[in-house]
Amino acid sequence: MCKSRTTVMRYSQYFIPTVKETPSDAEVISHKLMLRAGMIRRLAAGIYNYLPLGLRSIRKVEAIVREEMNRAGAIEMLMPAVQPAELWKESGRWEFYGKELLRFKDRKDNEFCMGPTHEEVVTDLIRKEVRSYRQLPINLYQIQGKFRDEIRPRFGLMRGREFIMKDAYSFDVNEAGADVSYAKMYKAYRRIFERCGLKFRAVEADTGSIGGTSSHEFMVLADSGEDAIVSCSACEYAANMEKAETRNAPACEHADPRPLERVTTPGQKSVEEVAAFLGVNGAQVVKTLVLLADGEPVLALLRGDYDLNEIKLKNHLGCAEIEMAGDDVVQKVTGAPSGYAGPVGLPGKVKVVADLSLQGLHNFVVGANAADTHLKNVNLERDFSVDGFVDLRNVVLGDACPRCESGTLEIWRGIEVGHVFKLGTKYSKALKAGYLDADGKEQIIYMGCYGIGIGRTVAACIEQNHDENGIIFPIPIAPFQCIVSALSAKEDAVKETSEAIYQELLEAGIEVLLDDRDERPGFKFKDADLIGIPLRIVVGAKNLADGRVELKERRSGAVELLTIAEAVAKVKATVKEALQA
RNA sequence: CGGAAUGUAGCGCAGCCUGGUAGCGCACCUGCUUCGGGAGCAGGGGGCCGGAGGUUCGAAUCCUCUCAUUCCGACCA
Repeated sequence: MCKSRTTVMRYSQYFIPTVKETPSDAEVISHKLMLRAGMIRRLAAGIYNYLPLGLRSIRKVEAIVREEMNRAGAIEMLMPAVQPAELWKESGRWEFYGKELLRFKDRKDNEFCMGPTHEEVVTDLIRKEVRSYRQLPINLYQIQGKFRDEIRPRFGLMRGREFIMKDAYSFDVNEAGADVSYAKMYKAYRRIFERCGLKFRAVEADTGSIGGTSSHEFMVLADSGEDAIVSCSACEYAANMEKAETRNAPACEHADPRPLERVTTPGQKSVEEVAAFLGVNGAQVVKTLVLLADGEPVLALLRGDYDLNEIKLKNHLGCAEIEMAGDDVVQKVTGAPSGYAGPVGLPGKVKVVADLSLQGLHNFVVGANAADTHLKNVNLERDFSVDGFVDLRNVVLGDACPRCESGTLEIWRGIEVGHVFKLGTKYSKALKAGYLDADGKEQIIYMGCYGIGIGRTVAACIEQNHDENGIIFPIPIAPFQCIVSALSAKEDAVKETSEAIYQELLEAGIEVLLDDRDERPGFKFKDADLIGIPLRIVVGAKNLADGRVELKERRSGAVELLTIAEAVAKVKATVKEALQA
């Protein structure tokens, strides 16, 4: 047994700076507990030190990820964090990616960025090295630090700017091959998150700035999750809110169009205010949102009780950036202050896109493009026309499932811990990554990419596994599997016995932390609970007089008085069982 | 980027309005007692009051600028 190894597993020699008080800037439970348990410390906004305990859990997740990636045939490598701008310009993302991409120059004034992801780098590598179909398929991955200059980092490791990510990239000769690679990764991801002991769902997702043709997100279910996810009550359909669709039932009313009416609505701007003022419900008010799509004004029409899904609009328009227009633009486009925009009698030519829910809607209310004025009994075609009907809204609880007849949609909160994409040829085309097929003909490579947030997975795990006393780690990703608390560490019998148990567990390959500190029992118990070690053996003078020690399970709180041999055997058995993959 | 707030000991905060000796709790150090769920008493160390400029006899406190952080919104694997 290596001496140095045993030394650092003594609490008195180790570094676990726990704190009793909750730091004021932590909001979500995982952030609070990771700070309190001495797992992480903040260095700058969204940038953290990983302290020994936190690092151990991260390494556990990494190890599981490695095993499953290797099992799925992926090959580990390591790419640089700093990337040259020219590659990003070649793929077109230097312009597209936005401020999230941290850019800087070297001493020679050449442009670089901190890599937020590595499609460009890996594709560049492959295009230089792969010539023949015989070299494909291949799937390369790395576990590496990334940087994204998030607008608003928060929640500790959940949304940091610097973070550890596993990213894998598959290269295939054609789409069918890419589908196989994708399916392998999907399956590996399920195994990874199952082994981490997480409750999760795989959902259909938008491809965002990574691009590509289709994707799934792996979402850990947690009320504190930043993402809304949608699932069907009856079938397997699950998607994130950005992507989720519904079967839009046509509005059933066949009301005759009533004459258009202009009404004064002083100070009534929001849908709620207008609806209440006019005595109609929100569904009868159509809201007109003025947006800027790559700087061009666009009007989006939605039923008042629905929310705009900007991703859907962005995808429909095929633009890079979309944002709500400021008051000055609203004034210019509609001729009225914001709050009174409408599609009828617009002063100039502007693109108008309507949500599907407007089809078949009659006699609704819209802004009149004049201050303090709305129009009642507005009807499509008669009063205005649109440039198309598109699904533009977020689904709501109870909407009809788009895939089956009977189901309705349910909404959950989730934390995105993994994301798999079919990229198609987006990057291989842009960077000209091709190969020669069996006929000697030039072909383009089909790609996929697959990410897992390592730190985020640990944080998500804590969101799902904690109580009022602290973290409750599942054994597979616990920083230590067992803690031996030597109460009254000064007494020889206690000291010797706890040492013996510690050594025996170490030799059995158990990751054990010996709490040999000269502290009061309550203090040690509180720390042990806080840092979430799944199993605890307490060696105290009283029980030891009967030749017994106490074995306590962190999660259930179940306590057993056992002989030393029994306790050791039980710890071994419990850990072994938990690690069975 | 829009709105709001906060920077005072390692952490959590008071003091600021009404300018005049920089304080409390936790943590830390020493001693004694205590010892199965974050002990008690006594003593002690630790501060350029985020930074720069200004007003004033005198600024943690008032004014201006700046930097940082946090919250709400928008945005985002």
